Amino acid sequence: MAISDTVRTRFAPSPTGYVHVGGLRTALYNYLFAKKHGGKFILRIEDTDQTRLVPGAAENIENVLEWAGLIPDESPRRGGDFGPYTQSQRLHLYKHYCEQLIAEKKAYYCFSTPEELEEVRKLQQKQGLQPKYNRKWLPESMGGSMPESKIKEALDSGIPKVVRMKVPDGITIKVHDVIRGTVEFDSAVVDDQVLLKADGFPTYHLAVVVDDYLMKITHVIRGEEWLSSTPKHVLLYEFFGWEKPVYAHVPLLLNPDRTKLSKRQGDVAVEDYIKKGFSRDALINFVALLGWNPGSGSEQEIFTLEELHEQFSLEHVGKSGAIFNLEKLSWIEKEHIRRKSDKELANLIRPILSDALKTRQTELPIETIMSEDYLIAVAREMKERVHFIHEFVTFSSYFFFEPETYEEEAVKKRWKENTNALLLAFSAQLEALPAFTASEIESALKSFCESKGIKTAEMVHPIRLAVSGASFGPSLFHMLEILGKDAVCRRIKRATERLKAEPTTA
RNA sequence: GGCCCCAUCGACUAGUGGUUAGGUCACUUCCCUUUCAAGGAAGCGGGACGAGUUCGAAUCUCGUUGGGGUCACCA
Repeated sequence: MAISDTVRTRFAPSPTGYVHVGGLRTALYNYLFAKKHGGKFILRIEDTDQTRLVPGAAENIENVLEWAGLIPDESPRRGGDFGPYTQSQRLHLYKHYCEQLIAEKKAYYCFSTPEELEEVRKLQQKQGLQPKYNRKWLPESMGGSMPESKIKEALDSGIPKVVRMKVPDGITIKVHDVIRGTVEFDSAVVDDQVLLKADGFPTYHLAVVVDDYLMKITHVIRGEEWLSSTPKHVLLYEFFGWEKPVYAHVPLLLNPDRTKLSKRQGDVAVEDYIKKGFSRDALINFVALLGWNPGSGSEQEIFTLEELHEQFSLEHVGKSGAIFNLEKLSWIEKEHIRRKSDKELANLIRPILSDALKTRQTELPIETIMSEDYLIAVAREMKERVHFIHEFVTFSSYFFFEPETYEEEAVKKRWKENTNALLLAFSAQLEALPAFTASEIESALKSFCESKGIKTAEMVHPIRLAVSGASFGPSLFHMLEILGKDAVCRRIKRATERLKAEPTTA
């Protein structure tokens, strides 16, 4: 295991559609491990199943990785010295190595039809046996019962054939895994796996070994579902006489009922979470923590990608599956928002607002609400109250749009007989304020309430309702300052008109 | 079913023979507060079970149970 070269890891998905969040985590761990050791992170597309190809899926995978900030050093799009990085473009290589195996009597041709194999399998299952290839076509020269002449005959006739690896009998295959230790398999439980399919494409097992070798992959970090087929891969490395990579099988991501995370029980595609408004920072942070922790002494929960680089280590990856918990993800999202500067947030809000303005009219000057100063002010007031960036525009829409409705319950509770009159009277005082700042507004309200002999709460709540339509939100006086005198007075007037008929319940 | 993996609060986890078993999310209560948050304080709640090793086990061993993965010309 003397790996003297630089660390090279890879993410090797098949292009069958979306990117699974479990896949994102696998990609992340590979990326982090490579970066941590000054190595390279490679993306390889495993499109050896012609029947499952989804157009555009490979492109999509690379887009999602880029969205996540996990930029591969080598990939189909970016190229590299070990390409091509798409397996369907490497068919000649698999064929070449397969022929080598046949010549060395480590693999053999098999002409059994899929129907025939299915029948054998059924029979074995009926008898309570492990379904396995019956070695019908294993040549006599390799310890089987098929005469060489028959094989030659079949070969010459051109009937469809596959190539199978010959698993040695009676040996123990050891898989060394940095997460799980040494796992042993009896070769009797390993099937003579098909290496090359009838259509000339390799199976995963051949392709992964050949490519990992040729691409000089040093560490194979992948999902636990691969652990039980790893002995096949180990055997192939031994057949070829190649140095094996270091294996690390990471635990699975689970549904709330502890079954493997699946589409049925919620969203599994990274794209789904992007659509919901989750940021790359939060998703990466969350997924990193599902199965990994910074180790004893550290209680850090919020990480940037850069911090993960520095701290990641395979030693702190756990062994048991982890449930994908939306609540914690949401909390992490919120924490990441809080850690951003107001200016950063302003720049994130602007496109969302711009989008909203396409379908919604605003009574405020567009130059004002789209300005950096305005958005920074909104960000400052709202950053501790939102869970998603888009909530700056939806949750606190009153910063950008006049309220159309007023919370019914709150109006019932806060609107009294004299509320409209008081509001109008105070509004007139606001008009006259020389400086429309939070502190000026606050002292104006205090003295106003004193002069009227009422509690400030009797004004504070109605004003908030009149201006925002909501019973909750940021500091009232700061909110008013941001909105500006014109908008505030206009909205107060509008509210008194609209809520005129309501005071009976008070 | 065979083989393999796994097992600490509801969830994510720290812990590697001696700890009052710690933290975070969620939940509850209190404080702060014009609201909502945020913040502060507290609470709730845990080593699947049974043996063994040991002066001493969440930590080591074995068994049981439970969960998961895998048994394709899919990855």
